[in-house]
Amino acid sequence: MEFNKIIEEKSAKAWDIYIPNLSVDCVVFGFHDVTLKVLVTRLKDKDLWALPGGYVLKTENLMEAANRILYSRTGAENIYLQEFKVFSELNRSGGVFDEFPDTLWNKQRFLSVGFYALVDFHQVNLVMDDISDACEWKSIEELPNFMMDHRSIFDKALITLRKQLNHKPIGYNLLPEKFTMPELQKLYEIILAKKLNRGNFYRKMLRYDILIKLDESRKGGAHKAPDLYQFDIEKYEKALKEGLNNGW
Amino acid sequence: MEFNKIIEEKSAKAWDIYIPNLSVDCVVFGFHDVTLKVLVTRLKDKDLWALPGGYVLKTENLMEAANRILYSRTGAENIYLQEFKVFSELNRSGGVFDEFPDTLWNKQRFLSVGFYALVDFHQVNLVMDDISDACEWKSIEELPNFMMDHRSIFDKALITLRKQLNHKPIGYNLLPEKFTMPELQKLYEIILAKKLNRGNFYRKMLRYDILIKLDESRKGGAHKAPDLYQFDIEKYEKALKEGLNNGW
DNA sequence: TCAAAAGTGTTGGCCCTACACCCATGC
DNA sequence: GCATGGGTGTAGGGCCAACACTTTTGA
Repeated sequence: MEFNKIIEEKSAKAWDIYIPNLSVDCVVFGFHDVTLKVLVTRLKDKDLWALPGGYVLKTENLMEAANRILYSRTGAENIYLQEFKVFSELNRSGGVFDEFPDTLWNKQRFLSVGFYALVDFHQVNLVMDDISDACEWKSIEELPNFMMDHRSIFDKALITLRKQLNHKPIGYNLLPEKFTMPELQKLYEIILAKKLNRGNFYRKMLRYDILIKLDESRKGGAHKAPDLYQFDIEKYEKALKEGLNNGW
Repeated sequence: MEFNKIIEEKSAKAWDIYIPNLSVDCVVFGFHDVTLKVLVTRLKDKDLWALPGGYVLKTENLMEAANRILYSRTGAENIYLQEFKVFSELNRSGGVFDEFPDTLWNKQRFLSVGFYALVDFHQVNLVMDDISDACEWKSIEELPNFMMDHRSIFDKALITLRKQLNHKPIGYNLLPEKFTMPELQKLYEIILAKKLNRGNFYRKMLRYDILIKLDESRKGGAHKAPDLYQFDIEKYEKALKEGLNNGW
């Protein structure tokens, strides 16, 4: 079915079950191939991309809404979610739905609550829905053309991620259970958008005492096989409470 | 006029001009008398206190709404505002309006956007409105009995303030233009809820190079007159961008 | 055997803690 | 002058950047 038809059909039901004027948009981060990636979908018949989003049922809170929306996209439950900002500008939609009647659900003014999500790349199975014809991971270096204000939602998510790096279990949620020190460093470098000194990063991480060194190493790559680590999640959470670079 | 009458009268108009299901609540911090204080109002005829709040006009964004709400309470413009969380639980109101008809504006389910505000205590003139019979500063040590979930909104605001102490111009917005080092330290100690070493605080602040030492001191108190300082706001803002305790 | 990556050692500087000392002020 | 609080000195330790060295691996 074509885009317009579907939109109009969904509209009637939406008024009954969702809270009006309110939406949720998710910036889903995944780490793979030494690259930080974001989940994006393409609107059917359009060359416009969108962040996965949805609306809030009258019977659920925001976190439940975000979880439901992401589950329908990724098949993953218990995803790490963090609200970061409400986008409330008057003209957010930029006239995308001008051609539709005013009673269309989508044509309302929406205030959108932005969440960022951290997922283990390998645990996700992307799911298409009926208003999109693509659902993909894109490197944050090569983002597509976003609809509405989704580009600024993404930007704000990344800035927030950077600021919270010392206060939220970001490494734990983005990396697979076992990982190497260079992989962890690369993740930090991408989020912070700056190079870090290898030896110093190594020792700093060890000094935090939040990692468990495993009796294995990552074979197969060229050159020396790096040791594998996993987070000592209890110590990690405890350290994060104070902030990894304890300020005061 | 009594509380119930006023509420019902305002309800009809509210449906026309505000976005439904959405409210704004503000935790307004002020620093005075070596104490961190919060602005609270008391509901007419009830022994329940509330944070100043309001609704979002169909023609304004969230920041404009918060500014309008605070202006009507304090007469102050350009207040420093920071959104920190949306409160979206299903039973937030706790049945406060059970006795009213279902068409009452206030009886809707509300998701409330929490802002904290930082104001210079001396620049504020408290204003009562027609559903409150008191509007006061209360020390954060002696908070009154809050209605609904306002206590947890306050708690979250304070925690957020603490976390952002190194990233937002909190000192600048809470203190008067000129202040002494002990005053600044006291502010930090209250927000962090811990004692700090005097000499080390003093030098750490100076090392940040964000303060301008003035050629005056605070006379009148007993004992030695402390020097007065003011923020070098340009350097302060610049330092905050990296975080005062630069992490990486 | 060689290049490249991973792990470890080393050094000097800065900041942090803790505590001590002196100075200014009002009683 | 004395108590109190504000400004400054100092010694020891830890973290940090920068760089060098060693080890391990696949080609």
